Amino acid sequence: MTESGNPRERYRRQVRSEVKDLAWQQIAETGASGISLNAIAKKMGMSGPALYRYFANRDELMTDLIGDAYREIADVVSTAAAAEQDPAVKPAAIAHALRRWALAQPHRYFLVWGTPVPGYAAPPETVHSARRVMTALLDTFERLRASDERPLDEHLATHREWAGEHPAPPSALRRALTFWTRMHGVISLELAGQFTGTSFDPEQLFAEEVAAVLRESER
Amino acid sequence: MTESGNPRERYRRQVRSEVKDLAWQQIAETGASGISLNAIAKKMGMSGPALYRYFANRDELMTDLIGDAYREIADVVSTAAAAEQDPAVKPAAIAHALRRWALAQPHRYFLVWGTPVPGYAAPPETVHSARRVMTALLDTFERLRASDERPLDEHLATHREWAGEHPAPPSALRRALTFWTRMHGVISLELAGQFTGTSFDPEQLFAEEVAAVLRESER
DNA sequence: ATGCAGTAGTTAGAAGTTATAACGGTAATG
DNA sequence: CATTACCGTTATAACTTCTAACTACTGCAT
Repeated sequence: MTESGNPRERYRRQVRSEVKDLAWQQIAETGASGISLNAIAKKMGMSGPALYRYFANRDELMTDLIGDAYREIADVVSTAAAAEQDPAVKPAAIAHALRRWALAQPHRYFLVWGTPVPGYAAPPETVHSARRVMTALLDTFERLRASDERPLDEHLATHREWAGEHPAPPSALRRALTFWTRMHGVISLELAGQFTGTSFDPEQLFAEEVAAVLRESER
Repeated sequence: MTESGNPRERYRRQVRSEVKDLAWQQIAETGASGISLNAIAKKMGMSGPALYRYFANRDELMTDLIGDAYREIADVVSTAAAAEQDPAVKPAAIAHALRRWALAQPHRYFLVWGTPVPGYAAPPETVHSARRVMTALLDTFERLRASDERPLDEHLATHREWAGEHPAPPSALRRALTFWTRMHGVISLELAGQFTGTSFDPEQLFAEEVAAVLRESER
């Protein structure tokens, strides 16, 4: 499906993808703010303004990168969820898949869930990826009965439109949400290097957090 | 103590502080990457290169800002901890004080615990502020007996050099750590706008997370 | 095959940015 | 009072994004 279209369009897609590859490379070196259309163009053997035939401006490139990264996250989460059969193990499978991906692609992770950069953030199709992630989590916790009710459940019972038409009970919404925020808490601090200078293993901290959410479900 | 020194030094400090004020202002508008020494100089009524008498380069300014922000965080946390007497309420007091500050100063928060920007991050005195935060948390959880032991405790028992000479037991280290990562998980996603488009109240999610850590301590 | 339209690339240039260099004036100090 | 250290200035180099104007190629229809 990605190779349809006349040769011109195909070439166009090819160039765009090459630009994005180089952009990721540059992001890895200098961070998102250090990305330069000009430098990318030079590396591709053409003059600066040529790239403006492919991306209206820097922001459009960034937006595209964010969209791609978010799609990758959604893929990682949903394939991890699909791969694990045992409902009780699914959360851990998802969590570790996400962390593994994040450690391998820290910049992609931060582009999606890190500090928002004014100008380039939240492309429209992003909501679709976000929903895919949330759906995977809701599917997962829907199958695990909550070990108890929490005050938050009541609130979520009447504020659940973000879950779409998903039939998961409030307690599952709650655990999906806290599962997300807890994973993010550890992963983002780890990626940001906030644990450097400490000797403990972030993975063990992460595992404890996963276990903590699991404890909120019946076993 | 901040007003010591000869008039020259005082003037110098005054200018530096004015530069930083304008820098924060600019960060609030255009984000950390959009900060410009040139623009700041113009706003102060002087020519661009003049500022280089006060900051060697952009990175040094950024580094200074990060250091200040981290100090503010440490202040917020430790004063909140000192203000609340009841040990059982202290964690909540700290948490809500931190969240309140973060909501009021999102850019400062992100500069400290957000996406690391290659070049300007982790000034040396930052470790001091980090330790102040950690100490406040350890003091807090040291006074609350853990409701049970977790596998992570064992690991932390032998990897606790980041806690300095603090006498808190491993279970307190564990709760301090997860308290931090959980607060950060909710706060950073909220500040990043990841909850926009949802109608639930982030504060209630945050409160639930605080309660969750409290549940890991005896009441 | 011919001709036309759309696309892709080029250079030139405006308006920014960081940062250095070289030069003046000023202010505190010996 | 003279010297030294500091502060601010302009000029410049090397970047950046992005627009404008022009050229050349490619593919399609007649």
